[in-house]
Amino acid sequence: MREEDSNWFAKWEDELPSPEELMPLSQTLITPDLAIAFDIRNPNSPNQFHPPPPTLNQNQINNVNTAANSPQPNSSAEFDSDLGGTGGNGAAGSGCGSGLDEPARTLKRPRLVWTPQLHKRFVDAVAHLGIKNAVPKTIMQLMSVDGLTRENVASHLQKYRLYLKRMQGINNGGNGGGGNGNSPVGLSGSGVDTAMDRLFASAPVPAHFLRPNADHFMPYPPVSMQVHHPQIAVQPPMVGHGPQLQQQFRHFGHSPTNGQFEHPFLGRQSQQQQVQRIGASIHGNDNDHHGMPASYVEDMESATAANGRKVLTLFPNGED
DNA sequence: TTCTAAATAT
DNA sequence: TATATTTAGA
Repeated sequence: MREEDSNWFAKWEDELPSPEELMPLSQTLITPDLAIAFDIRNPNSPNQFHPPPPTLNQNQINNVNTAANSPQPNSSAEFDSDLGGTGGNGAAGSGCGSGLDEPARTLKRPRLVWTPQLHKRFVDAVAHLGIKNAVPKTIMQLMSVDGLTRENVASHLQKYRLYLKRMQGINNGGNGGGGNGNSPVGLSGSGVDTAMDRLFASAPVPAHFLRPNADHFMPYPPVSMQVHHPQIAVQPPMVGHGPQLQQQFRHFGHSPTNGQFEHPFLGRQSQQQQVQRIGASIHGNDNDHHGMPASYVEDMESATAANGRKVLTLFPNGED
């Protein structure tokens, strides 16, 4: 009896995992998957990254990274290649530089840092869904970023809505109540400029987000929507006449009234005006790109359509 | 279950 | 203090 007990104990003890096999109490706050996703390097660990996780859209992340790494006049440049490595690690302290090879299951979810790249993805998702349908779960699914939770998105959405609300106030009342309603979304002159504001400003807020009755307009132009290079020819993807054209205007969120249409970034203008403004952006004749972030301009310049024309892809990183 | 606003934690 | 997470009520 007693001998059996001691045998059992010895056996049990023998089967205990070695210290190397034990999951450390302190773990990295950024999961390997997330680290891969956002190209976060841990200075403490020389580990190289593993191949990207299956669900992660690595191409899009890479695109985003490239855009962020090249110097831009845009304010987003200050976020630069720092893709969240700053704040993320501090919380748990105890920097146990665990050289884990297998995905470390974090005991507590790491504090997510919303980088401009991640936020842009968020905005793209919201824009794609339309404000009406943009709820955390759907947004999360559309973003398809490994490790991103519904709670993360819900929290961010909460802040983003507050931001939009504030921007609406600025655009409607606070800003002298301009009549054309095409002011690019930004904080210039508002006096509000927190880090969060800069983050939100780093991705363009589609103009129709700020319309009180935004659901009158269909969501965002689909990914496939492209505008040809203005210098050569601007052909918004509107074809046809009469009801057909109107339908398309509605579909793309454009207002067909008075021959003007609603550009997601530039607001309501005649096509001619938009041609000029976009053209100026491309050729560096304006600095703020009328609300379009530099990454978009860069995409505009780099993208080339099959027919050789340069194109502006409204969803440079989008899927569809 | 999920969303949202508010409270709480870091 | 700013921002992310958690909680609680709908």
